[in-house]
Amino acid sequence: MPQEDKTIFTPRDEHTDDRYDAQRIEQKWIARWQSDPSLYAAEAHPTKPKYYVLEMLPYPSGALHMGHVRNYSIGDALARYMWMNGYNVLHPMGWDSFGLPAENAAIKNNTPPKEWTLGNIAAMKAQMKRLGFGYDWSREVTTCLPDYYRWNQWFFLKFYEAGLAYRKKSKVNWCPQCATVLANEQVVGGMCWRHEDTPVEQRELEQWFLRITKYADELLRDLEKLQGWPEKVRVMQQNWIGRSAGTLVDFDLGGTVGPAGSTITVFTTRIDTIFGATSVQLAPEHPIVRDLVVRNHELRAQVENLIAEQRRAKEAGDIGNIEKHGVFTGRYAKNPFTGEAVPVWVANYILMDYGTGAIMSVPAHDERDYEFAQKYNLEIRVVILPASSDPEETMAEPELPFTTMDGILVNSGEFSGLSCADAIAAMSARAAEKGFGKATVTFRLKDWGISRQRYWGTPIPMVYCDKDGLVPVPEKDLPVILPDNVPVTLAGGSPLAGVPSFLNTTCPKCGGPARRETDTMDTFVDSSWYFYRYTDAQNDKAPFDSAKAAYWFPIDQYIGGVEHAILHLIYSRFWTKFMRDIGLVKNEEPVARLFTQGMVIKDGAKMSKSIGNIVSPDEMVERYGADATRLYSLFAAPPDRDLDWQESGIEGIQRFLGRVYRFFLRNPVNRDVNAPTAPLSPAARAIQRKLHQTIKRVSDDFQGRWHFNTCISAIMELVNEIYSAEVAIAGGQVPASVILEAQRTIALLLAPMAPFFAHELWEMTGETSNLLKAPWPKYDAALAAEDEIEIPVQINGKLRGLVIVSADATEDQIKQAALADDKVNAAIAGKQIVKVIVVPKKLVNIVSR
RNA sequence: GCGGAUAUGGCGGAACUGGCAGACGCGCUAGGUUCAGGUCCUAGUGAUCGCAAGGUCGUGGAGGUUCGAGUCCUCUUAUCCGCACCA
Repeated sequence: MPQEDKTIFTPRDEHTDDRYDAQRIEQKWIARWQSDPSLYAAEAHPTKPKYYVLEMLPYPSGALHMGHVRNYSIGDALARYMWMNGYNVLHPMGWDSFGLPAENAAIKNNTPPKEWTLGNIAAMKAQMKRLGFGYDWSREVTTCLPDYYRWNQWFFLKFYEAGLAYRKKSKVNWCPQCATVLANEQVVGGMCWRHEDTPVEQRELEQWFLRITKYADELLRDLEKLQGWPEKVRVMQQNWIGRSAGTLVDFDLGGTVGPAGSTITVFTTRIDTIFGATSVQLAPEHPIVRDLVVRNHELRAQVENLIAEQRRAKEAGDIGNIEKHGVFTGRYAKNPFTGEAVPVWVANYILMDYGTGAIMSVPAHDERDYEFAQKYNLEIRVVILPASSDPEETMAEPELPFTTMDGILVNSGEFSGLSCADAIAAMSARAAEKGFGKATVTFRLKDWGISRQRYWGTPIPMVYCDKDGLVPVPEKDLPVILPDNVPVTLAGGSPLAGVPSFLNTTCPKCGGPARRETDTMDTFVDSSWYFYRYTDAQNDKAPFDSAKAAYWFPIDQYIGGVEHAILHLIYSRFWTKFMRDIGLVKNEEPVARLFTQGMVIKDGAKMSKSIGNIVSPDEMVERYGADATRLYSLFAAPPDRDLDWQESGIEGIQRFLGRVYRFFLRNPVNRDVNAPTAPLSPAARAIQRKLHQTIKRVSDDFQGRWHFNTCISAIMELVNEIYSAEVAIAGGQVPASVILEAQRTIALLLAPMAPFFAHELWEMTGETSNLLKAPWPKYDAALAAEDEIEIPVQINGKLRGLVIVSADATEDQIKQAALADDKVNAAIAGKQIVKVIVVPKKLVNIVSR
């Protein structure tokens, strides 16, 4: 760069403010957008293809955190990109606003949950507007308001009618901190999902359940269809559903035992090993155990002990490592295949809530059974020979256990000689034929317990009448309103039970006195269908209009954290399948494509109050502006990876925005310029070329990988290119039309990611049209093409030279150019050329000896 | 134990179909501008040997395929995440 030109770069006049002032620009556009509430509204009668982009709705905790900002920045960028590409975009937002934190806050601050929640919503909505997210607020959904939760109640009634909502007394998960029941999905490693250090207790309670297990097979099978979902999430759901095909087999105890019966039904996936079953193991809580030990005090005490051990291990989240321990009941049960009586044990590692709570123990072919048999000296009998082994050698010195499926049966009566797979089929069939067993499928997935002994949730619309028993609230009486002014404590028991005006009602059937159900629904009910409500948020006749849902669904792109991979996303899928069955929707799945963004971390750790590494979005917006905050959250890492927040990084973004801004200020253009007639100067051509290359790169990233970090890099490169041509620009070598195109394109490319700034730039180019709906720039391959390209020349794979050839040079021309290069010649002097590989437009490799 | 992912400069990351490793940003160094300072502009910045020209090494590790490997194959290590005596 010539010395005399350097003043160009600092055209500072003390009286001219060429500083990029984010606050001024952003406030200006907020005011404008505020005056046009329909700006982001989805079209009611569209003539365009639809696109439904959705970010998971937040819990209104009081303030947005950086994870939200990242989530919404991704979604907003996508929504804006789709708007610019002519789609009818649905981009709504709402509030998952029931839940325990509101009650905790109520206790702490003596503020009613409703007040606290609605205040938080107002504050967070203001933050979202300040950040410039483009939501259709006319469709806002607030789940804690009766116009929404009445439809939770309506759905509950539909489930009830269909026999899919039922009440059952059972062992349930209880969090003492929350003072309520938790669903299985809300127990993480034996701990409460909200209280990571609080072990979940088991309590026997009468609860409402939704029969999600009815859809277990379909939920599993349809994971196949979800090719737009991350593999990880599909695998997690698959594991959660935990389908296991096996056989139920009855072991007869011989004679009457007690109320629980006289047979033990075991579940096994390996019936082929049943000739090696040398004992039966029962879960300590198996009902038949009581009958077996009832007469023996000592045994009873030992079983109690096993129950306690198991419970302790479960609560410590350590059931997987429990030291195996059991007691012999003194009883024997008949193996129906061999006819022999095998001892019946009770063992602490057998789980009552999986399978039947009873197993046949095959020490030779199961690691756990082997370990147990060794400890208690139980018989170990080999009945499978691994296919790859030498039979005699193996039988002489077996290295047990053989758990392989790839083997053949031995010592198994008429089934000997069969492969494991064939034996499973044959033996299951035999069991069914003889009536002592049958093939079956078990799932790890359990029905969804939705009762919560809490106040701040949807009242369950059921009534208990002394005369008529359980009576559903009629549809016409919905909503059952959650009363205000309810004293909230964590004392246990449902707070609503202490509100006589709520509790006492009349029976819808007989008109006599009755009591309402006082438990409320799990908040995951709210989020299981909220996205349908967005399609018809004002409807007071139905949760939504089927035709509207049919237009918008499935969600084209759903974006949120992976922590919902099981809970929310499995419940929503279940809900959709139920809605399909009652004719409300046509889609089989709610979400076509799912994106799980990474966490925002700081100094290598998740942001948390206790570590003190929280970065507040408000502070970032105040210091750097919303655009810089959003842009940095897209730039610092690809969206699916964790993002380590670095303040110096966002400063770099701010610098970049300043550079762009000054380029616009320094080069005001006349919009009415004509295209130049003369050929472009090399400098102008370079800008134009880079411009079109950038359009391609940014467009490709938006359509494919969503690597917004590389989109932004590409735009930075473009701006750097323009800066390096600044002398030529100042010297008039770049026609105004090229500068104008560059400026317009930069505004358009930045529009999805930095909306305030892009709108300001757009206006600076003299545009008055709405940037939100301005057409996305078109890439012109001819303009992006290079005239000349640099071809690396390798000798034996090592870089030895560079040649410049015309972009359309033939293979032979490239080869000749490479062989004519001085450095190359020096390097191959005295050597024999074996062959020359020319990859057009890429490189030359000379193989020599 | 099972399953999923990740590993590239001082840092965040790029290299999408095998073809110049380290784009872009941060940080750092030097020069300039402004100057109270921040700002702003320019140049440099993987390691290493060399005064230089230039060379050598280099994408967690070990092998392999190939003219050519961060990218493909085999094995392996570490870290993160999910599930877990699931019978």
